[in-house]
Amino acid sequence: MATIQDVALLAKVSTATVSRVMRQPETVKDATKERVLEAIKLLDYKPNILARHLRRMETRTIIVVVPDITNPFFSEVLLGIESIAQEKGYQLLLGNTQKDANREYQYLDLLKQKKADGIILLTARMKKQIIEELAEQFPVVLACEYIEGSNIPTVSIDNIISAKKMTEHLLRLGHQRIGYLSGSMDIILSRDRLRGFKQCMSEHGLRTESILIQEGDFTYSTGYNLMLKLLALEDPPTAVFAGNDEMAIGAIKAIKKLGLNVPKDITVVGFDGIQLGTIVQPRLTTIVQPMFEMGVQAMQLLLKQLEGERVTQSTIVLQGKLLVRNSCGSV
Amino acid sequence: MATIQDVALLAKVSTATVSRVMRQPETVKDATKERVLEAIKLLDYKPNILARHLRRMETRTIIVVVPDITNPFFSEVLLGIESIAQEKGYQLLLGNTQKDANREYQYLDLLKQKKADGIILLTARMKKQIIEELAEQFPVVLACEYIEGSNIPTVSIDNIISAKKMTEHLLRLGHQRIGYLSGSMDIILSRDRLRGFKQCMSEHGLRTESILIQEGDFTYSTGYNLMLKLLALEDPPTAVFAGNDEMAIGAIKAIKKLGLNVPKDITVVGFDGIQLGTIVQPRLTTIVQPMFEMGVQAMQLLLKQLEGERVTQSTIVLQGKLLVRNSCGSV
DNA sequence: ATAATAAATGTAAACCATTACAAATTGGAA
DNA sequence: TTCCAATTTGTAATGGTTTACATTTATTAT
Repeated sequence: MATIQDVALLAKVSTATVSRVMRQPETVKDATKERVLEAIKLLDYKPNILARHLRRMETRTIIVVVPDITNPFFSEVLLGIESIAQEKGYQLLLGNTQKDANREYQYLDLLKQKKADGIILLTARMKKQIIEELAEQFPVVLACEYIEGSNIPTVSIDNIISAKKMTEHLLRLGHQRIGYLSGSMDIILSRDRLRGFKQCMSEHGLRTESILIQEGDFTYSTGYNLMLKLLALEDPPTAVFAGNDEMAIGAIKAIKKLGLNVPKDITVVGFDGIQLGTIVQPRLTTIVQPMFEMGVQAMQLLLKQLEGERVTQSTIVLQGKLLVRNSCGSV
Repeated sequence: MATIQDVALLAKVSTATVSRVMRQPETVKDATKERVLEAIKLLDYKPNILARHLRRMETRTIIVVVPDITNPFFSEVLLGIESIAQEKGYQLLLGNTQKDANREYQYLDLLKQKKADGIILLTARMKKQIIEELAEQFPVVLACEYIEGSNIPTVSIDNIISAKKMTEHLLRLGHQRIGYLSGSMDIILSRDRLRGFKQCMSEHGLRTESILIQEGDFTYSTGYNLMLKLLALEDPPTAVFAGNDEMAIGAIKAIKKLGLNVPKDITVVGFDGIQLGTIVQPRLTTIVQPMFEMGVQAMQLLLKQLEGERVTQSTIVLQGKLLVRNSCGSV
C-alpha cells in the first residue's frame, strides 16, 4: 500500500506538501496541488490513519458504552448519537457490556489508552469516584442513567416527574389500587420512577402497599412473571404501572394468559415509548422518552468537550411525554 | 500522561524491557520484571495504543457494517459477533448505514486507511467488483446477505430451502391459494425466499398467481398495507407467507383490523424468528434463523483471515428451522 | 577455570503522517 | 534593478511503541 513518501516521490515534492494538499489545499500552489492529486489518484493512496492519530493524538472515535445492544431503547439512543457523530466525522466504538460492570471498566481503560477521544456512558454501574476521576481527564458524558450528586455532564429525562404524570393519569381514571413493576433497584432510574409513583400516591392521600410493588429487571419475562404474582393476590390491583414498556408488555401477556382483558379488567401502562408498544394489542399507554434526541444531545455535549470547552454543571433534562393509548381504557 | 520512557527511566531499564514485561513476561528476569511493574503501577502507566497500532500495523478493531442498528435481527447478529470479538480482544467499530449504499463505501475507506483490521458486512449493496477487490487485500466476511457468484467468505442460511420448508408446511395444512409478501427485490435474500416459495408451489403442481405476490421492504408498515391489498381482492388467499417476521406482524395487524381472525380466517407465517413473534397474538409461525450463531461464525471466519489464513471458497450455510406456533392454526 | 551456550537486556530503527521552523521562490513596490 | 513581504515548499523532528539485531550477563559443560 502506497505511503505519503511514494506520493511525494512521484509528484516530485516533499511529504510536507502532500500532507498540505490533503489538509489545507489553500496553502499549496494550484500547479503543485494538481501534480500531487494526480499522484494520489495514480497510486490509490489512502493516508494511514494510525500515523495521523499518533501524530495528532486524536482518533476521531468515541466509545459508547451500552448495557445491551439488543434493547430497542438503547439502540434508538445510539442512533441519535450516531447521527451527530457521523455528521462531525466521528466513529463509534461499540462498548457492549451485557450489564456487567467489569466490562465497563475495560472500556474506560480503552479510553485511557487513547483508543478513543471520549466516551458516552448509557449505563454507569461503576464507582462514582472512578468515573469522576476519568471525567477530569477525558471527555465524558452520561446519558439516560446518571450518577447522584456528581457534576459530570449528563442528558436524561426527569424520571420522577414523568412517573408522577403517569400516576396522576391513573388516579384520574379512578384507580386507587395500583401495582408497580419496578426495574432493578440498583439502577438510579428505577428508583426515581418508583419514587415518582410513591410521591404522587401519597400526595393524593393514598397508601402504596408494598406487596403491590414488585422488583424485576426490565425484561419481558420478569414483567410476565411478576404480573402473574400480582394476579394471584387475593385482592389484585386494578391498574399496573410498569417501569418500562417491555415489562408492561410482559404483564399484558400474563393478564391475557389468565383470560382477562386489558384494559377492561386491568389497566396496564408502561414507560419508554418503544415501537413495540404500538404493535401489541391493546396499544400501550406510556411515557415517551425522546430517545433519539437524548442521543443527539449527549453527542453534542461530548463534542463541546472534544473541542476543548470545559463543560461543567451541565445537566440537560429533557421532557418525558405522557402518551395515552388503549391499554389504560381511557380512549 | 506517562510514557514508556518514563517507566523505563524510573525502573532503570530500557524501553525495550518495559515493552517486553508487558508482552512476553517470560523473557524478563523476575527481579527486573518486578521493578518495571512497580514503576508502571506508580506512574499509572497505560501504553498508548495508537503508537502500538502504528508500529504493529494492526488495530485490533473490526468494522461491522449494519443496515440498521435498531432492527432486532441485526442487533442479535451483532451480539454474536461481539461475543467472539470480545473473547479475542477485538473491538467493534459500528458501521451504521441506514440502508444507504454510499455510507457502505465510507466504511470500506476506513478499512483501507487502516482504522480497522477487517470488516464484516451485514449488508452489501455495493458493486460486486469493488467488494471483491477489497477482499483481495483485506479480511472481509459477508453475513446474512451474500453476493451472487462471488467467493468472498460468507455466512448465511439457505433461504431457498428454508422458504420451501415453510411453503410445504402450508401446503400440508391444505392451503392452495397462498399469498406472498416479499422484501425488496433488489436484495438477494428476498429473491431467494420468493424463489423457494415458487419452486415448492410448482413442484406440487400449483400455480402462483402474480397478484398474490406483493413486494414490500421488510417493514411492519408495508406488511400492513400489502395485506390490506390482498384482503381487498375478490378471492383473497387463505394463507400468507411474509418474507420476514416484521411484515408478518404487520399483516396480522391488518387482518385483525378488518375484524378477521388469524389463523381461523387467514393463516400468516413469517421468517426470521425475532423475539417479537412470541409476543404478538397469535404467536407467529416462522423460520428461525440462528442469528447469534451467524454472528459467531462470521467473526470466526474473519478471525481466521486476521490470523493470516487465506480463506477462500468458504461459505458457511446454517440451518433455518421451521418453528410452528399458533398463527398457522396447526397447533 | 574456560569455553560454549543460553538468557537477559540494550540500542536504535521502524511504523507514517504532521508540523514547527527554515529556506526558497515569487510578486510588487520603490 | 533591488529590496521587502508574502507565498510556497522543504527539512527534519515528533508522536510512543515494538522489535531486529547487538551486546552483556548468567549458566552449564568440560
